[in-house]
Amino acid sequence: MTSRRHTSYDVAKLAGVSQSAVSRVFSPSGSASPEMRDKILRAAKKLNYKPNAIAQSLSYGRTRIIGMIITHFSNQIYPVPLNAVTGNLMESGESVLLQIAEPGALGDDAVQRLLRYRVDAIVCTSDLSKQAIAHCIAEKVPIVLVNRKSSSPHVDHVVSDNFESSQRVALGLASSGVVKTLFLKGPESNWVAQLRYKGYQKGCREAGMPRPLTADGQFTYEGGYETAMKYSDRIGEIDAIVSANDTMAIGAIDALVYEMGLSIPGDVRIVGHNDSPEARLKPYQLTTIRQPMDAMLKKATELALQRIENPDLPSTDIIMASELVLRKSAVW
Amino acid sequence: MTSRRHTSYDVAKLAGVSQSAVSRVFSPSGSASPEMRDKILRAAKKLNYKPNAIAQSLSYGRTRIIGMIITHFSNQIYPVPLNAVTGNLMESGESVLLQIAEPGALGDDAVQRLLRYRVDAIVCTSDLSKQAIAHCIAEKVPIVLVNRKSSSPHVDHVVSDNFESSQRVALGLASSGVVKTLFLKGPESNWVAQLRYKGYQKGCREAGMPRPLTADGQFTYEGGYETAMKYSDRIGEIDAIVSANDTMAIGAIDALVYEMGLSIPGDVRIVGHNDSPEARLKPYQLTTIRQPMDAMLKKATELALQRIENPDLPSTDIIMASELVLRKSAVW
DNA sequence: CTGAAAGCGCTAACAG
DNA sequence: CTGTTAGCGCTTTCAG
Repeated sequence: MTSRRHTSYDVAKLAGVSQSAVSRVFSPSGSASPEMRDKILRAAKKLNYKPNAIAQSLSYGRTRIIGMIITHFSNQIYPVPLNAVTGNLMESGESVLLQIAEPGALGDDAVQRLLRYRVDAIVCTSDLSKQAIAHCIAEKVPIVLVNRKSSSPHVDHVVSDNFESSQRVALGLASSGVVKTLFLKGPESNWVAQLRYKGYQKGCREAGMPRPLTADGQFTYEGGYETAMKYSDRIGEIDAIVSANDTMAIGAIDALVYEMGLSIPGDVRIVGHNDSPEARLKPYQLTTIRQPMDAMLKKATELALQRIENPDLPSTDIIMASELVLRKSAVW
Repeated sequence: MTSRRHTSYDVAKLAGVSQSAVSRVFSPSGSASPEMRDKILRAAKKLNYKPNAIAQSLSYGRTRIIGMIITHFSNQIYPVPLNAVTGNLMESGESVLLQIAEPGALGDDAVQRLLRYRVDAIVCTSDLSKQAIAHCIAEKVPIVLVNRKSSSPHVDHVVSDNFESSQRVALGLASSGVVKTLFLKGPESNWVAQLRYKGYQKGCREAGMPRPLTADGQFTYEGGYETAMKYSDRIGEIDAIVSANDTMAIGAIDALVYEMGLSIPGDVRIVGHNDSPEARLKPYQLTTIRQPMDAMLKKATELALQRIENPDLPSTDIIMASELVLRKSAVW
């Protein structure tokens, strides 16, 4: 068991050739005669040699690593992005260096760490300060924001039509006779949460509904549950509850059905956002808005890879359409 | 906007010192006079200089990157590991290079990729071939397996007491008068799933219960749902359903309650495994087994970091106790 | 097509 | 304490 990590020099010696020959054989653009290639590959196999990606990176100037920053939300959101991103990237030979950001906070530290590792690009679903973004731009590291917005040019964006889809929810509910509604907001600092709220308000106005009651549920189950409990005396006046995410909606349903004995959609209609796994469970059958997260993140990585090749591309903003998933909790 | 990436040489020149002085100031063990340190830090700040981690890695022989391989299961499992691992590692200044393995398949490719990036250690929750493990050992990359088993020495393991906890479920159910049960198995190839099955069987034997009926639910909601439907005519004979994970248990409940009109635990008791987020929802109130996943993964990263420092440590197998979470679906 | 040699940006002896 | 020098393992001119 020799077990030292073998280098291209070891392979070269074993094959009786120069080190640069080995390098060429292992590089896509490298040219080598068939015999040479054969000899080298044989030697490499014998030593179980694979080029050291770190050394390659240093020399080549690209790491083939994509940095990804995700927000650790109510642990429902990111399995999807992770699969989409890693799946898509592995096909093109990139790896993912992962950073997790806390919900409220900015992902600035994460950016710093990724920058130190010279990732080729950053895909981010977390809030970032202008300054962090400026650093990326200064170091010419492409950055694409998913469901976030920055005013900087040079930054690509992929978002879903959060505003419009929430607006459509209001119109839909109105069309089914709903008048008085309660909107469960997400955190003030969350861009998506705000858009959904604004969009819903606008929809209410357009539909001639009264301004919705509003409560802050912080995107959590407890937030939804407790808000519903708090409104228990006024619940008779409310025709529907719309929630900025499914988790709060589920919390509200649990309170309404299991604590207050109400029935859904009979007594109250409920609409969520995100189409989380729970939404389709029999006891909930939650009508919700599905963002094409998978497609969004595929697109985001595509943009990133593209901009690595061609840094001067004009920056792109992509808006992808969400889909209404009508289930039993509210129909129109 | 100069925007080239600055190196320690740029800082050195600006500060009028040697490059190695810069290196020292940025290394924890480096010694430098206060004035020098000050001068250099000032220059570094001006250029927004941070050492290039890739170059550091190449030179230092350690990347400060931990490879992590997780299985993309029914998207419920890994938010926890990710937080535990990344949280723990970031404190010690390591980053996580992430690989996602498909449920059935081996994580061998993932290992290869991580090895090429010279990760300092690998934490893996996926199945691996002997050969992949051998490669890690040959390259002296510590590897710790979470809820998996390998016969190789030099490999650390962190597992929960899957066998015993399932065994205790049988004993508990028996103590509450349950006799005839159905066990929802996970995939044949899954080590944890098998242990839970075997443990449960053993428990049944010890408790004097008849051998449980068995069905394969593949760890999915549909698997649980359809199995329950399939047994609908014989459901009267069954006192309890035990499932190797919560997802299948939830599927079964949905079939029993919403399709067959049964009540739980009145007509059938249900026990799951994992304490997934859904388990605590009002309509389910699922009695389940909670593995201390967070603690397990913290321990796993600790072992990994430890073995990086001291490669010749004897290999460690840690078994962590699971916790019974009694909810309404089955009580004893 | 092939080998020699100069970096990539940093760390780590080694002398002063 | 500080500067000089030699690598880390690879890619890439540049000659042969």
